[in-house]
Amino acid sequence: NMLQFQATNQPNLITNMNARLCDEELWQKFSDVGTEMVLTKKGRRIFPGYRVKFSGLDPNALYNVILDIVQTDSNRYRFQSGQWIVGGKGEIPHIQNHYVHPISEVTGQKLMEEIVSFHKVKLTNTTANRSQDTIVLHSMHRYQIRVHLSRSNNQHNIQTFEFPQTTFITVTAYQNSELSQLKIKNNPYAKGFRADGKRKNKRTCS
Amino acid sequence: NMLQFQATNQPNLITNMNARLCDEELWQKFSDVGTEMVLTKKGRRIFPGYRVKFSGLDPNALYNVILDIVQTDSNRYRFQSGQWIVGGKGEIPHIQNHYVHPISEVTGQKLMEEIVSFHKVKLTNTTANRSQDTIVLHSMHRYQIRVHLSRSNNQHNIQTFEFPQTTFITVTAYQNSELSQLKIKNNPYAKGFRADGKRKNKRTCS
DNA sequence: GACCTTCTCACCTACGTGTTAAGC
DNA sequence: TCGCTTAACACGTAGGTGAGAAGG
Repeated sequence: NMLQFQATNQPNLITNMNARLCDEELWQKFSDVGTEMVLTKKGRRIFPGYRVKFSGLDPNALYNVILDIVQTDSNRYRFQSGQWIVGGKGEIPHIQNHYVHPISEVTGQKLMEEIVSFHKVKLTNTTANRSQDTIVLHSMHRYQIRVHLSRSNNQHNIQTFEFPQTTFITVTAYQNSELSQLKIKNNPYAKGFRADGKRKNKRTCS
Repeated sequence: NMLQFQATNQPNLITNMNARLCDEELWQKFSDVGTEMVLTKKGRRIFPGYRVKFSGLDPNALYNVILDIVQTDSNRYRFQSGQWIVGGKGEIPHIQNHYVHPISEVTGQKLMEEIVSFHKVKLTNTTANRSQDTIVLHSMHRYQIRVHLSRSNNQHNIQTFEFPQTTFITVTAYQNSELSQLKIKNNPYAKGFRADGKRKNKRTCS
């Protein structure tokens, strides 16, 4: 649980190892507005979905695929007057901040044939939930998603990839309405909140 | 696609390799009545669920896990006067009658830690659907489910397991009402048909 | 007519959404 | 009061049931 991943130079010139972020344009749209991810007790999915395509691997080698989420700085943030501003000193990172993709122990051959999806990863703000799929983060902090490829037989040979579009700030309720509208527009599960929706029994101020 | 699995002596005394059928009692209940499995165009799940726990494997070896469904005889069957009777000569078996579990290429260590579930397997009576999850069977024939463990590096080293409780006859609509009631009672997805159900708009003879 | 197959249906399970109101 | 968190909720997606009527 005390695994620490050290970002290495990328791409790896010796092996031509590379990773491509899927739905890059969508991630960029969110990033432009200021991505927020919701934390809940039971865990909330990442949206947009984090999916990666690998290339340039050794077809015969065995790989582990690991996702982790690290703080970009030591600040706490606050949404004020339509902007995210530093709001104090950040908390100490949680330990349970990484996820081993179940495809792990996979040959480079098979890995390169697939789009590796992390849709099962869930974000929470409580340590009570010890599920393997759950990553514990602090609310109102800024994070960067990373993905690591390690040789199964050599824990020290780790290749790290990070995409700046996948930076986000954690919240328990959306702060920026422009951001939440972007989620509603793009997430199929939020279709009920779209303008043309037929939502009944909308609770009004009583 | 022309894979043929030859049932070998079991259990394998050299390695102590073994497989246990989960929900054995439930399978037995169905078997006692006469298990039927529905075939549909899009594919129908197996119920009860076919789940297996392996033991006695080589922790370091790599295994493939394969399920197949083979005819128990060369007869066609018919349900008549509350009984299944031989009703003619059987069809020639289909080729697409096996399913490679996605866990395959897995170490014995990891495999033994898991209950291997085949809930994704679907049964159909049409060859039009070429999904990897779909097994093509003939309706009104009698079948036996089998599960095979093969060393990834040695296709000839195959261990086969079969449980007599998992024999069934294929149908397109249930023939034995005692059997369908057992399905309704035990399958959560059929809860709407239970006696205490609140089913509205039940279609009646018009 | 008898037998088997196909399609649609109401009804489930299971769970992913942002909102809202209440809680702290 | 203010800022943030929590739980309930309506509304989706996605897809697994057997019954019943219609088709062949």
